[in-house]
Parts: sequence; C-alpha cells; structure tokens
Amino acid sequence: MHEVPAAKDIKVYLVDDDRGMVSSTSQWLSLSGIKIQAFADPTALMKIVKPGHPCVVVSDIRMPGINGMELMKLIIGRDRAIPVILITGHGDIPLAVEAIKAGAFEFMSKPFSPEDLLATVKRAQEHYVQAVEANSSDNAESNQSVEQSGSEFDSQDNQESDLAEMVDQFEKDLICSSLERNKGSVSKTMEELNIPRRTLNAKMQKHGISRAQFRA
Amino acid sequence: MHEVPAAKDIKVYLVDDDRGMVSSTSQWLSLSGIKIQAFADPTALMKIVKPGHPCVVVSDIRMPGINGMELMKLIIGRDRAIPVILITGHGDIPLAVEAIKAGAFEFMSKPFSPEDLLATVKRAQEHYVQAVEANSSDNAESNQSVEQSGSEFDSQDNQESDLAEMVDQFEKDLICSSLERNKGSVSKTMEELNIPRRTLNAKMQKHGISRAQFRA
DNA sequence: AAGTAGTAAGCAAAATCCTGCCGGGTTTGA
DNA sequence: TCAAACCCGGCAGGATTTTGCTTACTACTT
Repeated sequence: MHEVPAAKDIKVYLVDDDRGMVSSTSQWLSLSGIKIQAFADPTALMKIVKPGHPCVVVSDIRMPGINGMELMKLIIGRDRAIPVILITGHGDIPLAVEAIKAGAFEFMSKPFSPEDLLATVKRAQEHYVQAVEANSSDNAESNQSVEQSGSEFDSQDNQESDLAEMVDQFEKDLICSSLERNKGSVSKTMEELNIPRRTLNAKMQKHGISRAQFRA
Repeated sequence: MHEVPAAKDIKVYLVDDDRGMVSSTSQWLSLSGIKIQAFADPTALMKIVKPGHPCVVVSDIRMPGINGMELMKLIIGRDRAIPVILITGHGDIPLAVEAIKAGAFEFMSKPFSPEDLLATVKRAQEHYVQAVEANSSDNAESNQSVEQSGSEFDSQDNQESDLAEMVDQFEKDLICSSLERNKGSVSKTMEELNIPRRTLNAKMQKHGISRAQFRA
C-alpha cells in the first residue's frame, strides 16, 4: 500500500476551460509551493483520478463538455475522500447550496482572491489526509467506494500515454494563450511562438483549435 | 512623428524562460486590459525594441542565454525612456539595489501577487508617457540615445522555436517531478507516466536527466 | 551460486512530426 | 473591383521519435 503523502504534497488538479483562469491561477498556486496540474479538458482529468489517488480538484462549474457539478459527482464517486472545490462566475446562492449538498468541499465565486483559493486548497489537502487516515484506521472503505460507474468519463482505455497527453495539453494551452493575446491572428502568433506558419497551422488542426474563438 | 499612445495602450513585453510564469502572468495582465507580449527568448525581444518604440519590459533576472540585468542595460541603451521591471526568485537585496542603480524601474521578487505586478506595470506605463512628454518638450534627445550597439543580441537568428523550447522544458519538468516523487526509480516513473522504459530512458538522456539526482 | 529485479544502451523498423512548395479561399481597404 | 495581405490545408521528402528486442551490468535474496 502506498502511504499518503504530506498534505502539502498532495496534487491539485485544476479544471477550467477559461485559459486565463487556468494559467494565472495555477501559476499563483505553484509559486506558493502547491503541486498543481491544469486541465482544460475534464476527460483528461478523469483518466488520472483513480480511487486512492491522493489529490484535490478545483473545478469551474460551467464548462463546455461537462457540467462541473457532474464532474464532481464522478470524482467523489471514484473516491469520496477527494475534496472538490467548485468555482463559479455567478454569485448564485442556490447553486452554491446545491453544490455543497452534493458533496463539494468548498464553493467559491469569481472573482476571488488568489489568497483565498490558496487557503482553501490547503484546507482541502489537510482534509484529504485526515479523511484517509481516519478511514484506514476504520477500514479501507472509502477507496473503491463505488466501482467505476459506467459513465462516459470512465477510463475508456486511452492509447496515449499520460506524459504525452499532458505535454500535448500544455502545448495547446500555450498556443491558445498566444492566439488569444494576438486576437486570433495566425501571423502574429507564429511570430510570437517563433514557428513557421505551416507548423502552427498543423498544430492548430491537431489540437482542434480554431482561430475563430479568439477573434476580437 | 508618431505620437505617444495612451499609457494603458503601451505594450508590455514579458521576458522569462519559465514557461509557467510567462503564460500565466501574461494572461493575468492581458485580462486586465494590458497589451502584453511574451518572449521566452531575449533575442526575440531585442529585435523589436527600438528607440522610440513605446513599451515597458518585464524581465526575469536569471535566464539561460543572457542575464536579465544585461538585457536591461541593452534596452535602456536603446532608449532610456523604456521602463524595465526586473524580477527575481531570490530575495536578494544587493541584487535589487544593483538593479535599481543600474536603472531598473522596479524590482520584484517572486512570488509576487499579480495585483502588484499589474500596479507596477501601470505605473511604468505612466512613467513612460511622462518621460517621453517631458523629453519632447525639451528636445528629442532620449530617443536615438544610442544607435544599435553591436551586441551579441542583435538579431542573431536563434535556432529553436520558443514553442518547442517551452514544451520541452515542460516535459522535462514533468519527468523530473515524477522521478522525484519516485525517488529516482525509473521503473516507478515509467509506470506513473505510462510510457515504456525504453522511451523514458531516451527522454532522460535527451533532457540530460540522471536518476542519480533523485535517489533517496 | 543461481535467481530475481532494476538499469543503460545499441539497433533498426515503424510511426510521427516538421515544414517548404503550392494552389485556392477570404478580408480589407483604396 | 483589383491588389495586398491573410489564412487553410494537401503533398511529400527528410528529420525525429518511439519502442520492442537484445545484450550486459549491478545489487539483493535465497
């Protein structure tokens, strides 16, 4: 059995389709010594989150593919010890209540200060450790709590290695953020990233990026 | 003569080899309405910075190719009206003092809050405007202060694309962090990253990573 | 000493990626 | 409407990367 790492070493996964959000937040947290990994795509995260995998998840509620609330349910379905912090742009009280009832560890609404998030994440990490410890003394039950629900997000075996996937995602993020900065101009972007136009084109296609999304 | 743009429209150039830093910070600033452009490579920046080109430069101090301090000197050599904000990871007082003496507009040490950086950048923009205005009423002197020094950083075409470089660095970081987690065990690491041993071996060699550095 | 497990690397076939050349489509704007 | 400037993606040769096999070494264990 692998032991539980120290609270501060528990990984934090950040899910948000908002690029700006993702990168700035992850930067902030990692500067604070938090081990964080960002995902723009919830499916990628679900490939990693397994029962007994020590982590904390921070997710936006409204996202393209899946509802953040649903994502949370899937995650705590896999392992209810994993704290999920939900974020929303609207100061929507009922939504917040629902989230907490559904098992969210915390609910934050934008804009929030990085300090708050940091504090919350730390609490979540502590919480995870305690949850697991308390649990293992009882009986190993929270792990394996629910065997893989037949959701669309189940680890449909993905060929791609985790490493490649993460690196790919990173590249995609870089390109998107540059595109955004350049308001969708491919010319500017290729210059900024210092790659030939043809290459950028190919990469955009590969990642399914369309310049349309970034037009001013 | 091209007039000076409004303070808030003055471009901000961000130089940092730390890919996380670059993308998140630039994100933050651009979300705040700042026109920002990131460079992982100082040479690329020097191709753009010309006397009379309205901009503010934010640069890390320690970087692979060139020292941030040197970069700053080159920039204010080109146009002393351009404010240069230097950033460092170490809370190094003497360095800060030296930087300011050498003409840095401001000196910040990581981690800093995005708000602080934003505020500083805005001040720098104002400062640029004032500097140029004050100057043009006298005599156009600060522009053209020094014609292109024949520095080693004058547009020497750099091989590797910034994108590839950043992505590579990211992959390296991922591998290193996994190795660290696994105390240098290649077996564990290949499992965690989900790549064949042979591949991990190859990558470690390519990145110049040695497992020895991670042994318990 | 034999057996087991973990590591490093050479080889090379197969899979991918990079990117110049090129033809064709769209936008902008004079 | 024409020109200039962008943008897209097929094609394909060359460059790189991936990765299974194999050989060899080292460190423990039994």
